[in-house]
Amino acid sequence: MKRNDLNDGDGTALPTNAARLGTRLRLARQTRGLTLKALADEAHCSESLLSKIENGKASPSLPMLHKLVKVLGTNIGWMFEEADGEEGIVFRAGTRPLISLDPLRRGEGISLERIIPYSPGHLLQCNIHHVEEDGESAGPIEHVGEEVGYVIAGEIELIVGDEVFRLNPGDAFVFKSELPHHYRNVGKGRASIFWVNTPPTF
Amino acid sequence: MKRNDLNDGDGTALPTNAARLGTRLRLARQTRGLTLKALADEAHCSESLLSKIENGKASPSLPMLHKLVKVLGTNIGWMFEEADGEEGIVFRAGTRPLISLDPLRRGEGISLERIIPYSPGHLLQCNIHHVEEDGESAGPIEHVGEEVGYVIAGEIELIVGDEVFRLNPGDAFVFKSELPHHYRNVGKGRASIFWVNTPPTF
DNA sequence: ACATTTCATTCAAGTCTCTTGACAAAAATT
DNA sequence: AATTTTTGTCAAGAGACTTGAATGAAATGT
Repeated sequence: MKRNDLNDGDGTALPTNAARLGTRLRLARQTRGLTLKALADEAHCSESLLSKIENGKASPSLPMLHKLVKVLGTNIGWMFEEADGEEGIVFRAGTRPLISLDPLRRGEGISLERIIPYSPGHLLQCNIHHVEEDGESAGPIEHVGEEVGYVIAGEIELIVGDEVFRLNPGDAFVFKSELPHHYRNVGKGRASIFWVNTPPTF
Repeated sequence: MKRNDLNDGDGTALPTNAARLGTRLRLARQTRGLTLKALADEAHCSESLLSKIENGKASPSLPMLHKLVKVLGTNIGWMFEEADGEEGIVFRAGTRPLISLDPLRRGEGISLERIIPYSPGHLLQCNIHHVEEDGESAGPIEHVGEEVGYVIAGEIELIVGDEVFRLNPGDAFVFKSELPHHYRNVGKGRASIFWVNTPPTF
């Protein structure tokens, strides 16, 4: 017997769950700017498999899924978190998930503290960027939208377009995402930036 | 002579303008979901040329540019419209305009520190809300969109829908703007909240 | 006028990303 | 234990974009 889609025992197709997981994985990957190959290499599996998983044509084994979320800097729970209304409003300091950008080639010494948990339907993205001493975001990225941020602590250098700014705690910035931008920690110790932007992938 | 980038007469590279135009063209194309080939077919030119233009490795002739914007449904002017970037990117602590809400009957003991200056075309609104001891925002407002905030200092009570939260520095929140919401300072001294929301109008 | 340079533009070949189908091996089901 | 499912790999392929060499037309210099 040949099938194009997963189903349960009694013949009813259930692309729903597999597809949903796949979609989330894809979004998580894309948000981090990874290609299938890049993720496959990090997670030690084949591109092919990832492609199938993301398209709901296969569902990862638990060990596999574990490797994936690890590389993506998420946790398995997140992938299944229900997206409906009853999501949290308040997220306490110290209880928010951290994802490290280091292994992902999107920046060195940078970790993101998720303020808005992953879930489709949000109009905003929001993270606290923690930048270790000498940490630096990877090459400029351009996408559609707008960004706004507030320096909570530390001293950072922000490059937007061809302008360079040195920012201290309390300073804020706004710019269109289509301007190439990146930043680096130029002070002593860790720097933190509260960062909000309109959705990266659209 | 071989070059990778455009330059002017005296040898200084000027990727800036060409690159900016390229970026806008790419954005316009992608926004419309066109591939290089699709656009090339419509505009009767080669994919190759488009690729180079978008990457700032060539700059279109005027007739060419005209064909492109025509297919893309824009006008040449838009391609060169100065990035609203000229309105400032960084806003230093202590230099930002303050607006008191009291005379507006929008709250007592509250003043807003504008991070994003008012100007149409912004996708985000952003202010720091300074709330004096015992200050309180006026009755719940509802609009369309989403809000996210971060408590910089002080202790506040946030009421969203029928839920009440007590927030301390470092805590963050997110909610849909259509939920009725307001807040009050419940600590000693002034409280400050970094607050971002999608524009209330539209 | 003529030679030279510059640069938009094309064609063809190459690269990169992702998808698909056939198969092996492991796991689950009967 | 035998059979069916299904993860996972490999290799081939399709699509989107990039790059380099070649062309030709305009601008520049002599």
